[in-house]
Amino acid sequence: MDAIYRPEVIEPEAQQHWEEKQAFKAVEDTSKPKYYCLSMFPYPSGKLHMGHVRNYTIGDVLARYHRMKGYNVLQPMGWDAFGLPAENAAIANDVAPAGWTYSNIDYMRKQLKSLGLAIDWSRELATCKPDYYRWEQWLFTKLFEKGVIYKKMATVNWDPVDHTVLANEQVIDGRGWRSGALVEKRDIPMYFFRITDYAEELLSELDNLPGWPERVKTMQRNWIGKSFGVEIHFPLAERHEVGGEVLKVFTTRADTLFGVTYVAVAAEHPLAQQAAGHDPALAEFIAECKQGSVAEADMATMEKKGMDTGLKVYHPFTNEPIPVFVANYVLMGYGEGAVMAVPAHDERDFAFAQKYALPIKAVIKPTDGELELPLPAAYTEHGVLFDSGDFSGRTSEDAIEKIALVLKNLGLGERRTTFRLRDWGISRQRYWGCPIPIIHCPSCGDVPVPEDQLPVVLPEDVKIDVGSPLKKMPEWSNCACPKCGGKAERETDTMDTFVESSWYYARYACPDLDKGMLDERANYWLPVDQYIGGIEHAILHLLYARFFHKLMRDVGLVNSNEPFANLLTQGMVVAETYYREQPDGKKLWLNPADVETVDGVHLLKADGKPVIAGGTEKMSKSKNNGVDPQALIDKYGADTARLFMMFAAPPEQSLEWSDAGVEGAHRFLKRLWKMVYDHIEQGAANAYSGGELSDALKDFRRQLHQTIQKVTDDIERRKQFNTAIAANMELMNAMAKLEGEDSLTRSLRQEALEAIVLMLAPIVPHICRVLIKALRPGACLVGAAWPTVDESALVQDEIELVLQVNGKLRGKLKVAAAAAKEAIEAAALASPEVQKHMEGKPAKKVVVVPGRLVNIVV
RNA sequence: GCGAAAGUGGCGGAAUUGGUAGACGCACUGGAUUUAGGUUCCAGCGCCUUGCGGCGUGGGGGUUCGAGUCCCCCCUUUCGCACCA
Repeated sequence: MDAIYRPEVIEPEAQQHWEEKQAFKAVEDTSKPKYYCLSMFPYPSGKLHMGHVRNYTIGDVLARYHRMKGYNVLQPMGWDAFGLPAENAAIANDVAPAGWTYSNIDYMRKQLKSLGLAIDWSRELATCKPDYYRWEQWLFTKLFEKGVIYKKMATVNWDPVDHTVLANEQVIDGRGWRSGALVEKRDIPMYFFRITDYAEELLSELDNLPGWPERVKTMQRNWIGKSFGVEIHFPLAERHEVGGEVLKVFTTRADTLFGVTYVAVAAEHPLAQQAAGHDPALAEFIAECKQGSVAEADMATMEKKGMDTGLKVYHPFTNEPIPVFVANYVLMGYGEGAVMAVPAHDERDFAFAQKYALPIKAVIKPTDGELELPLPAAYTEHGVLFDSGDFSGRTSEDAIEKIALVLKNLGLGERRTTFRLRDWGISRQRYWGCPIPIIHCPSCGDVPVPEDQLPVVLPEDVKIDVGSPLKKMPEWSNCACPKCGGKAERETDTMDTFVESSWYYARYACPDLDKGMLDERANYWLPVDQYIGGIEHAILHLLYARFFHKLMRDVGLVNSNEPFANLLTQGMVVAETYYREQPDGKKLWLNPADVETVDGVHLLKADGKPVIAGGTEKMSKSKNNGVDPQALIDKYGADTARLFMMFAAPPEQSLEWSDAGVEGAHRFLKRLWKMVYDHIEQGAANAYSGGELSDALKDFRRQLHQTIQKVTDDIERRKQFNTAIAANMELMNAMAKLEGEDSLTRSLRQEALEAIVLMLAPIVPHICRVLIKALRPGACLVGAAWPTVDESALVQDEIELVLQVNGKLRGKLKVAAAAAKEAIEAAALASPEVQKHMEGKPAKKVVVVPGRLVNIVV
């Protein structure tokens, strides 16, 4: 064994060894429990960022730990290779998206390999390859035939100058990012997955996912948004007749029905369109509503505007006329595209009514009090009805039931359950994506591409400018109708990249299968036992993948209900930002790697002049605060990078980048190396296997086995690696204080060092591979077992209790582990520290918490 | 705007079930080693106080023998909002 720790030598050696031995190749084996460990696959953006390093290290620690525990482990890797950035890069650098993507994959694969991940690379896949997406297209055609996929109009962001559809991300302050033109809403036909058909199951199955973080489940529940309410019909004619025209609205607060003072409809609502026909001002307002992006955050924060249509609807009970407004905050895509407004009991309606001087009519008051009138703000709680005809005096809950019942009898409404969740539109007017396998035939309509004509291959040799090249390639889009053989055209839209990422986890089980999408191997490996990825995916990706799993189940491809048994949502990697004000007032962002801090002053290394700290933020290009993991790996090695990432914060929290912290991690590895080296230099030793121990050695051995117990629990149950590392550091500190070179002491040192090296092996595998070989000649890290706890070493005869007087710490007390409560109480009262702070007063109460403390109340 | 989290020393964080707040590490200070720098090792390190002791987990209130942890209100920050991935 070398005296000096040289990561630059041992890491490539270890990686080469693992690759040659195919050490992490996963083979289906029913004799062992399986463990499928999956980290979210990366988008091949160019090079790895710190978030990737963190994500894949967490996964690797869990994969390697379970391997040591005897599981048959699968840890695969692949590429989420379709997407918008490739098209942007293509325009910027005049290269084809495919070439750009493949070269990024090659570079990033090399980077991933330098991290020493225990990955089965033989299962690697890329979603942009036809052998992957052909099965997505195949499933699409099956689902289209089943009716799970359908076509309808949907609203998109339209750039009127570039004549392209914009992603929400490409709309900045209501303008197209390239053209700067004001964005408009435009309706175009799109394909949709009927995810709402699965809303109920997606909601209820969350209860069967104990391995998911509560907060993710809560977010998904709220996103699905099941609500119980009432559909209410407002007649358009004063004397309503059964079957007459009505305006339908949905509300969860039918109890406030008598407080309705107006109704509001979306700009696209037929009533609004009808009214605009003979009102130019209204037509202009409706046109204005068409401006701006379709993003909900924008819609919800914009100024609420409306205009009276002059039309009236009639209250279903009182028959009073109610004005119909067009409002920019009512969305056609939601429910009926119309809402009833109750200013007295809804904050948004209250603000709107004040702005347009509409009446505010209170009809709900608190159960145990009166309302302050006139209302200073909307009263949104449930309560008791008043001024509500026959329903006055009823509670909100009761009134909702009764009102629904009466409405039903009148034929003007009924109870309804709705979901906030909308169907998933997957059409994208982009090039770099999976082609939608539909052929448009003038006589047969939308015809799915027959199985024997799949895949519909995306041409890779293209020139990109504004808009998708597919729309300008008749040689690609012109084809024969599979049904009638007549002239037809291919769909030129591609699929949302979320579709590819919704089933890749299953394809890893059988990436080589060319006769189908999945085979029985998928049922061997699924569900994924541990899924790891960023918290930003808590809703969309995870919901779509859950949905897709159920779709695959319902066509017989998999036999489980949920794709991911356990989920770990990793926090972001953040770093300090630094900037300088430019003469034009703009900020010039400077990379933290180029800034040094001396006595609390931040200086640019290049010129030694100060820069301004802009706060800690997520590593990003825009703030130039990304730290390249490659520089870190080149300087210190992968083990230091891995250790720092795992030690600096628990995985679910955000992780703050720190140069000094990296130094500390590296120092620790050098210390570990030296400890093993110094021990081995003293000659071979066998791990402790019995014999009488002094109190000091007994204490040390107890600490060793307590540490094994804690680290096992930290990794397996708590998934908190920072405390697992800290416990090993504490054990090493204790060992450094252990003196003596007698064989008993040395045998304990041997036992402890072996355990420490094995416990750290999942985190820092390269160094531990060398150290375990040094400690146990002939040993091999791959296949080494996780250390076990010797229960007999944990036994303790005497324990220390904390003494409190009135809840304040006043002293400590050593008692026999088996001491009776009464004896502890007596000993505590007799202790001089306690006596002093009781000041002669009698004890009112004595609380004894076994094994913990005694609290004396005076 | 809506939904979900987070807030503890100079810094990252620990405290797992309501029971010793600050483990472990970084930074800093002092000492040893070294020609020096670096490295390594040892010791100290929440705030106030000479001391006894007091105060202290974003702010305010509450429950409890006992609250970082539970409850109510407020503030700040972060993530998501359906075409970024």
